[in-house]
Amino acid sequence: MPTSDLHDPILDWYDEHQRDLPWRRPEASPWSVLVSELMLQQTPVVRVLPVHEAWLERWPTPADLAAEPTGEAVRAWGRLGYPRRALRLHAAATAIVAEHDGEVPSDYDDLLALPGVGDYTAAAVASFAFGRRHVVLDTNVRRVLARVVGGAELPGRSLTRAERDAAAALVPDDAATAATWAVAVMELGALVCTAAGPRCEACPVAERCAWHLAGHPAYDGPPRRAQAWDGTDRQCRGRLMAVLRENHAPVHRSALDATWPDEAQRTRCLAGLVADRLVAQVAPDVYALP
DNA sequence: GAGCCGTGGTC
DNA sequence: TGACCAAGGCT
Repeated sequence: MPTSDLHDPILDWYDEHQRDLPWRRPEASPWSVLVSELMLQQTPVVRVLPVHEAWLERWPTPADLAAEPTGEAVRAWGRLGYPRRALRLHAAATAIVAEHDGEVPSDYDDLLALPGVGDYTAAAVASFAFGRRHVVLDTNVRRVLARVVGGAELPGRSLTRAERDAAAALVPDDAATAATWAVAVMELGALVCTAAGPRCEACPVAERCAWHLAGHPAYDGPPRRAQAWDGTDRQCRGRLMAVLRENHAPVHRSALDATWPDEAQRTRCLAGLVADRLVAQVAPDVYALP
């Protein structure tokens, strides 16, 4: 199948159905795009929107954030989850000031070197903020291509070389078009070609989709184990972090003890948070955000 | 490469 | 109701 057959329908669909998101507007700075990408890692758009707006209002440039203690970034992160991302974003801002004169770099390798920026985020920022041509492969794109090209309901657990090659072969030659293509396929995955309950009747390429044409065969790959939650260290760490976020003054250990019944686990998690630099011990039995 | 890292919404 | 999942990265 000529891969270009997919371009026009998806680009036209995006032109008509794209969401108006702050980091997509013409006036959005590369910093705004970078902040959005860190926040959107494993976190839905609707929860990111208010935090992103407040973040850019408070820290309009990387230098503004780098000038603050890391704990302020962790507090402003709020309940987005995975608070180490706040630490990484602060560290990225510091590196941007130190190594790039305060300007978010446009080069993929420079972006990849920043804390919290992996292959996806580097490609996304280079593409969305600077119009560069890259293979932007996130979970949405992987799912869309698995269905349209691969005829499978869901992609495999790990990204394969063949999968990356297939995605690369679909990227339009022109850089500006490639950048729009990247965001368009992601948007299609987010709004139509969703993991559960895809709306094939609204899909611009349903009649070219291998999975749709095959009658929606069910996923038959290796089982995807569900994340445990109740009683895990992650839940315990979340409780501890919530207390420290809510208190602007340092808190005594007794206030933390009340949040989790298992003392051994609680102590271990607190030590882990300190080791991760998400929590600072400011005195014996007294803790605060760093 | 598998395991770990938060949080809250959805069907 | 609860399992699944949401623009990943790091070790």
